[in-house]
Amino acid sequence: MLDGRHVAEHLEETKAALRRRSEEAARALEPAEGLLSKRRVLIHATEKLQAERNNASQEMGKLAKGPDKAAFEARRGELKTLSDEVKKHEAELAELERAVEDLLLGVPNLPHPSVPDGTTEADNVVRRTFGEAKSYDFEPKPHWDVGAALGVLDFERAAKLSGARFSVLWGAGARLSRALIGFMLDLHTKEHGYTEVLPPFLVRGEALRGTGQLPKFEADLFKTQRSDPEDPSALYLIPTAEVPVTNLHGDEILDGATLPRAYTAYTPCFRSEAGSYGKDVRGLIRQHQFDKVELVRFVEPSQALAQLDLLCSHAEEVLKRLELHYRVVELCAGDLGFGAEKTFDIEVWLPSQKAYREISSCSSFGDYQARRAKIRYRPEPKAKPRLAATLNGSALAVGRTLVAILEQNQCSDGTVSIPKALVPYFGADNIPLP
RNA sequence: GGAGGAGUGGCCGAGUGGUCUAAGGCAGCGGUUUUGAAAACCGCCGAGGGUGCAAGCCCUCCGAAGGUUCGAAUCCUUUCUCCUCCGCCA
Repeated sequence: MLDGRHVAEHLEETKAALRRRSEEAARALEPAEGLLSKRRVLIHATEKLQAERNNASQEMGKLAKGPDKAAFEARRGELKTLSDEVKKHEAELAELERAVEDLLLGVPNLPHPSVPDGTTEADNVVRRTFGEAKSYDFEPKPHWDVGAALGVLDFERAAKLSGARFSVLWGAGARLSRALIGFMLDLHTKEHGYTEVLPPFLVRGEALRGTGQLPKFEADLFKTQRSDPEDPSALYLIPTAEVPVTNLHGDEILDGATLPRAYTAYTPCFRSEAGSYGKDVRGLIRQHQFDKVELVRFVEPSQALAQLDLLCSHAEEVLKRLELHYRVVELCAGDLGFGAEKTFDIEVWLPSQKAYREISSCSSFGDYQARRAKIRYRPEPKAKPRLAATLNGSALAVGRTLVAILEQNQCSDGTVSIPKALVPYFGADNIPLP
């Protein structure tokens, strides 16, 4: 969420920054100016009345103990009017605050000035590439064919259980998935200094509001239901570990000396993928449920961009160790996610599609999430609390990593070789034919 | 799922309608004293917001949201969390 005060004082500047995303984003801010100035006037009037009431109430305390009951009764009538006036103002102010909040919750983050201009994916900028596309002396198959031939990937039975966009991993496929999770978590905890977390997979709406998925993107989520369909305490399945892990420090004031804090979590992720019909209908790329190892960092705002480079390098390291060809793309302003101020996507090479596909997205949110979730830190022992900056990135999406291995490492005989770094986790150096 | 009990500042904890402007303690910070430390003593010590150059002043917050009242930490309603017991379960 943007800072209402900053918006009010720098309205044109803020609109210009939002316009880099889209006209629509800039328009979302239109009503802000009127609301915010009205709010200031109302706060003033309300507090004046409150102060008056407080003073009068104190005198009433004395009067109540005195002998003059008539004076007390007379004053009481007067104060009733004052009190009603206070309540009217408070109610009006509360309504206005809600309107401001609703408005600001629907406004995306400002793109960082360093983010390249552009409106679509096509305007994203390739920053670097690792390795190169292997050449094959045969036509590389898509992962669903490779996986089916090996007997490790089963979409038919998944459909029987749960419908489209689910998968069953069998045998070596399930083991490879587990090996990847273990490998990634070990790398981040033992070499990159992250603390491992295993959070809940169901969260309150409040947590999703903190990281920015709600109120705007409810349609992308799976919501649970107990006996009452209208139950406001219904829990949501997490769409990413970012949600529970970032909100871990919601409504807390962290000791500045403990920053940066770095957490890693493996979780399944659940996304309804509403509106994505027709995209990636085959294979493991776009699923309602998938596994992911996530990195989350809480940092001082001035460190955000440097920390984003660091986090991104941690995600890249997974692919380097797995010897998978990939590139890093910086998203243009128009392609940025709702709460992000700057994002690097890591895209892995899929030889069957002759294309790079997203396998990780690493973003800095500045204080956008922190303001929503009230994540603060105290720079010095006596200093005022400040909002922290939050960052996160996948490192990596497990299913897509499995896809990349099946595709990049497929051999002419139909087997798949396992990257060296993964052999200790997987227990073999290839997946043989059944 | 059922029956009870409890949520107060960083922590402990008093407070059952009127100087609560939330006692007291612990921890922390500054100071006096001391060769130094400890002890003792004195002071400071929550968050958010409004206003002001600033010092400051003002408002809100006692798990959360409503309500009663001239006035609510205190009374009422709803709700969340935790604890104990029962049931069920892994």
